[in-house]
Amino acid sequence: MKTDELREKYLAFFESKGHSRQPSDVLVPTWDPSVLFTPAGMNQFKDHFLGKVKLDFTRATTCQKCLRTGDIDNVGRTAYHHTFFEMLGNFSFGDYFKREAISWAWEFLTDKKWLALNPDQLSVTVYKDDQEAADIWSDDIGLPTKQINWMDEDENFWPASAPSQGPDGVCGPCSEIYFHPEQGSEVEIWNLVFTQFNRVGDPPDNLRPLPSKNIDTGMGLERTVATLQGVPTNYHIDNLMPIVEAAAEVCSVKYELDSEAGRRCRRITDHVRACTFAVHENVYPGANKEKYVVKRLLRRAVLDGHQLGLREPFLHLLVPKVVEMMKGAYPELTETAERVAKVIQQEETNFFGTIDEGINRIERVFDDMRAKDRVKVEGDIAAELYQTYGVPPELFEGLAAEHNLAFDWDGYKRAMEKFGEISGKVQHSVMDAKGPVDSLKHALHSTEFLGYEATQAQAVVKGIVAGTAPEDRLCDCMEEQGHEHAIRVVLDRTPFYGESGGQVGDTGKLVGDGFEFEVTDTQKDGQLVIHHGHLLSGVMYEGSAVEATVDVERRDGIRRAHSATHVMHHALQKHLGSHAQQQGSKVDEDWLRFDFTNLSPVTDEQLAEISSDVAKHVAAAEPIRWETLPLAEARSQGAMMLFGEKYPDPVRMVSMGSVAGNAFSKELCGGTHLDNTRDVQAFEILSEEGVSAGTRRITALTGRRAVEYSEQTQQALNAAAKSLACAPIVLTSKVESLLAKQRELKKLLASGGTLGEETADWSTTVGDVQVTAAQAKIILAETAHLLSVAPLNVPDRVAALVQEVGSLRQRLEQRAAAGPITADSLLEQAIEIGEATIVVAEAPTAESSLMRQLIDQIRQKTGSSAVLLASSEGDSKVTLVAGVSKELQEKGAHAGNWVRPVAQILGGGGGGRPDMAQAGGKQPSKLPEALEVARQTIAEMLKS
RNA sequence: GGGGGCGUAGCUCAGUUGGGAGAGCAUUUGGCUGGCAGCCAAAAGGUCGCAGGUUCGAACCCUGUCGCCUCCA
Repeated sequence: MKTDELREKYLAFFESKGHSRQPSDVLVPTWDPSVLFTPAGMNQFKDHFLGKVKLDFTRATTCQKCLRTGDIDNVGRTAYHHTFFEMLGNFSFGDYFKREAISWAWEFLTDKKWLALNPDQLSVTVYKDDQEAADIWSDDIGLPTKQINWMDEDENFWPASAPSQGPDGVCGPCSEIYFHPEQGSEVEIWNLVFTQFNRVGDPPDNLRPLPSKNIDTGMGLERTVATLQGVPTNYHIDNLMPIVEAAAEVCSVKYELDSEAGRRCRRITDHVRACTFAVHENVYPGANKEKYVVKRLLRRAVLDGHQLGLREPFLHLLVPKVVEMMKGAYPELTETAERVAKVIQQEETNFFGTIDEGINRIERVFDDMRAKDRVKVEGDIAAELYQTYGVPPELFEGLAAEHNLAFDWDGYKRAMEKFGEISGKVQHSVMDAKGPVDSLKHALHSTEFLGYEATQAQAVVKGIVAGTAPEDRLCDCMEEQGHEHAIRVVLDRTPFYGESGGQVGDTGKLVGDGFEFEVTDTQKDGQLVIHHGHLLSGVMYEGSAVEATVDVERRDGIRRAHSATHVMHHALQKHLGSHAQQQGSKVDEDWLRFDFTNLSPVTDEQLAEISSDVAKHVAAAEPIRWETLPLAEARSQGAMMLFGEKYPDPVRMVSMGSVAGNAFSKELCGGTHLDNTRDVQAFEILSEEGVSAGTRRITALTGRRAVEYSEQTQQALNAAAKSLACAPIVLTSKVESLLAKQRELKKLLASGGTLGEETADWSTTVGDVQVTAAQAKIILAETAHLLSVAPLNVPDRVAALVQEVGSLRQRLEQRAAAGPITADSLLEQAIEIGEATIVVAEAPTAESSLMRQLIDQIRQKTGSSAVLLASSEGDSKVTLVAGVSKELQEKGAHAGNWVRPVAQILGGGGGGRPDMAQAGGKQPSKLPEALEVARQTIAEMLKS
């Protein structure tokens, strides 16, 4: 029987028994904070079991896609382990119970119409105290007692061992059904869970009957198919084998059941299937939580391929095969197949980029350990590797295991913790110590926040805290001014926004009778708003009435930045894809920083499009509204929910867009916003950079700061263009040719060439061509990239470059004027000592590399030679280069030793190898004397 | 916000205490071979990311900076 057939038959069977066929829940249930991935079929019915939701049906059946990582190490090694798998199940919510559950299970398994399994090949287990289930099996079904086995609570209770060890809550016995194939060992194919108790406290008498009893069953699809098809492992069933074979083909290995390569192919099969489904649901490989799981699975599979000899991305090639095999049950996969493959390929490429470095390091570590006879991989090495190359420790552990080495997890964790401290982890201060703020919290519970509507309000001082923890304390009054540390003030109500949701706290003033307090920052502690600042004048008492006034100008800047953040978030998703979700943000006065998911750097073109998209929304002057509504309703309206965020209920939803029901942006957000997008005024992206794997960061400006930045950009562009005497629009190409010219001249100078015809055209082009602000940005960015400098440093760099090219040309002209230096002209000054040709001469204006070339030429022209050339530059620098042919080296000459005493006369030093040495000095005036010493020295050397 | 790593020929990377910038693959040319594959020989190809500094001398040491990778928060 085919996999697709069994899935369909199961669902159809239970439909015929009055069950509602429900679709598989998502693999990554963002609605359920208690799990990262759906671990079992019952997950989507948690609320049904607990009676928390209104029941549209009391019987349901599903085929649920699941992912578990608990047995990840066994995947591929055993016949039945997966990370990703499908689970068939039927559920009763206070409807039928044991009798029906058992007899239907039996009917489905044995009836000719359904699976038609031989009853003699089946056996069951029951919980030791569950006489009821045992009776049903033997009396109703007629199963011989030898096919019924009694098991303990650690085997046949859910949760395992719950009666004696807990946890408290809903639990119950279960009954498992085993299949005994003709050959091979028994396989558990179905688990029937009878949730009938509520556990309260420890035994005895701690299991109270539930008024409403439930059924929760699970049949592993893959393993049941495997038994039906009589194959030795789940991976050989009809809808997995083709993937296994495709994996083998991609890896260019022959697939075998028992080979190492075979295990790797099965592991690749499992992991690529898991990754395909996860990425399909927009969970990209990343640094934490479920993203990290995906990354680990993916990298593990890639590592398997790597171990099989692959050196470039291959996993993504298997995605079409996965989709082909799974689309029967999950047709939606076809829609995203292309994107999924691309994402996987990206991450693969990333990993291959660092894997060789990482593996090299690991191999060296292993070699080292073998040399030192150690058997345990040290944790700090693993930590270092993880931090540098992103090699997951689990992978390291796996590799170590292959070399029969242990892995020091404790050491690893210690090293990571230590690293955390180094990289500036917040010191976990005395959180549990009862500070003055805690007593305030206890007394006041919360501060009423008025800041959405007002920036000024009357309030009463409820608490004054001075000093720093743990020596801080509550004060009745405050008269000291100019505190070193900020004083904290709590009011009963306030228009000040306390830092949260990435938005910085407000600043402003608290003015009361005879005193003035400056608020420099506002923080939140629970529901309490805390104003940090200093007393400027007078005396402030607890109980004083104050007028609290927020710095409106600053607040407006923050509002501009925050609203712009939402608009940009929308633009990012539009241009990069729906995966470009917020990972974190910081909103300050006309300044924002936004981290989001994206695997590769955002191109300049994309940034320009995003920028202009934001500008369009600003120009369109669209209204911004907010409302408070139940979380569920916000969700159904399509508000953007971020994973890992804890939302209160009800929530505040901020919508932007011209038509009420058709907002382009709906985000759950507690921040302060503009009333209309037009008030953003201006928007400029400052930078785009990587912050961690798969996460990019954009920094941007709004309002006046954006305008200023735009002006600076224009000015920088104009200034740079001016020093090149060109139109701004051609700056990039001008700089390109200027760089080429610089290179050309440097080469000429080094090779002894002469200044030829000018190739670059520096004549002025029309300077009046207008460039738009957007163009100016792009031109400047491109030029900055060319020069490897920050955009605003372009003018300085260009000016310096122009100057350098000028001076290079000048030096070439000087050399041309001095006349050419050739090997032949130098040889005319040669003297003979024995067989050897000795040249000691000045080579004015020649660079060291040119002198080396001349020496080489002389060496080629004469048999054995020793040459020492000198050139001076200005009146404070001399360069010497000496070369000695091989024959003379054998006779005792050494270029390094030759050049050293010469350089000392010139006030410098030098050295080098026997055949070639370089030196220099600072006193060109002593050159004649030095050259004389050079002649003597070489003569001495050759004499001995 | 902080930590680590990388940037050298078109590609993958070497470059030992600072002293003439290298290898393999790819490219071009020539040769061997009936042709291809292959082999042999030669050539071309580098602002050693960028800029300062230390030094007589920097790919190498120091500082800053640009870009990429990676981890922590």
